[in-house]
Amino acid sequence: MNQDVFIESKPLREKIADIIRTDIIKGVYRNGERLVEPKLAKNLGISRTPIREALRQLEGEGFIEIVPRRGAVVKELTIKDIDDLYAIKANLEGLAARQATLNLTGEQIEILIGINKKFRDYAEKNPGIPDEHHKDNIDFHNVFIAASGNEKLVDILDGMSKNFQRLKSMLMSDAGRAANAVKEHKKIIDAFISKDPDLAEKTVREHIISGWEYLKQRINSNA
Amino acid sequence: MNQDVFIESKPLREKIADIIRTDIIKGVYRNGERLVEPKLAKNLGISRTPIREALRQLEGEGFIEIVPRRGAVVKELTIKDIDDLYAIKANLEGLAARQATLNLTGEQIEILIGINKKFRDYAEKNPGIPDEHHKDNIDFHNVFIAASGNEKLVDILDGMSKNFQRLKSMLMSDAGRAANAVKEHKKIIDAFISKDPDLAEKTVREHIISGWEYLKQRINSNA
DNA sequence: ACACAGTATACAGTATACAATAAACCGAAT
DNA sequence: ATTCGGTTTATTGTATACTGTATACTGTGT
Repeated sequence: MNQDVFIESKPLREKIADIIRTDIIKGVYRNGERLVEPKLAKNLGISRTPIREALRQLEGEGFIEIVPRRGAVVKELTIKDIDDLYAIKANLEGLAARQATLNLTGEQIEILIGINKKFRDYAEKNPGIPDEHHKDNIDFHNVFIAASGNEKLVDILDGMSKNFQRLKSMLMSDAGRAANAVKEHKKIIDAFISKDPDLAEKTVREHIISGWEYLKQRINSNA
Repeated sequence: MNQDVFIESKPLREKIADIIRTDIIKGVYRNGERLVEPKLAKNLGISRTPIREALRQLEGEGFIEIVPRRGAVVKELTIKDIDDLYAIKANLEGLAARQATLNLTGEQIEILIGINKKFRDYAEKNPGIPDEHHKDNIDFHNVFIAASGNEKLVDILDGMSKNFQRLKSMLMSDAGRAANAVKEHKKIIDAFISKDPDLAEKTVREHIISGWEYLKQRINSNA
């Protein structure tokens, strides 16, 4: 249980937050499970203080809930929650695309095209192994999110992405979805090329919603 | 300096966070000013631990910046920052309006109409005193934000509103703007009545952007 | 057998003490 | 006079100790 706590030089509380967050994402702790400070402190071999600060941070990120005098519990992530989060994500990434449209250089658009090509090739050859195109997908989105020039937006979306990682176990996007994603990415690129902010926003928004609809359908059929 | 610390039964750290946040909003601390833990602890008559936790929370809310081994400083809020924040706010409230459109009951729409009427009457009579219509304005927005049914969205917008309070000193919206706001609110209500999500989103978004444009112009002309 | 009260215990909330580090200051050497 | 290096000091990071409260448990009375 005693994981490598002393990794780098960033504050202990950050490392602890990372460890606990990862454990929540990996499902080490179940929904509603109590995170008891002395217990965590003992397991990680440190004192309670950094634990407490890490827990506050995780509360802010929405992973746990802290009840006064009762302590921290892992927050459940319901389908409704994810629905709500995806609606926000779709809108905000749409905004990012809108703001990025006028900023994107030809070079950056070339990068987008390149990523999407790689994405397509990989998905065709390795339909079963999603990890690699998953990363490409994230890269693709990050390009125009960064190009929006809106730092607050980048921060918010970055924070949200941690939450979506909690779904990663279910996120086994198969080739069918990947093929769609490639098509939708192409539409997005076209919107960027034609410098049409409205269209860029619309296509990105629809792309994200469509990804979630697909995923939700799979979750429901598995349940 | 020693304000009323012992107000209610919520954890000290919350009360401390409230106090410091209010002070930042009120401008007691200047941009870039260091918030030294022992000093705060002494002034508030408590130990450092709750102070530290309050500071972490305020960092998450974007009011301060904590540099490792250097401590906390009040984060500057530049025009660019506010620009970015307003773009996000406009987008998210637009989303709220969209989602609210199908949920809003006739009764709730009546409430919106009522608030806007009160807003109009008050603005006509008391053009100089903005506090009251400011509150009405917030109420108006909160109605459809809550009606969106998207709790995460409510949380995010609530958190952002604290940041916008930092602008409140400049937010002396005069009658000219209030008259415009009334008109725009009416458009929003009409969109709700006609159950048109796209239009609701669009009108709300434009309403917020327009408010910010007006405010920004005033800030620039004052500077 | 059940309900209630009293007690014990486990835990979060808070305070304080100690260690580590970075910035400021001072002095010496060039 | 200026720069480099060492020393001091201010301040954060971490650990531990103490306090108050909520919950669980146990026993007693009905």
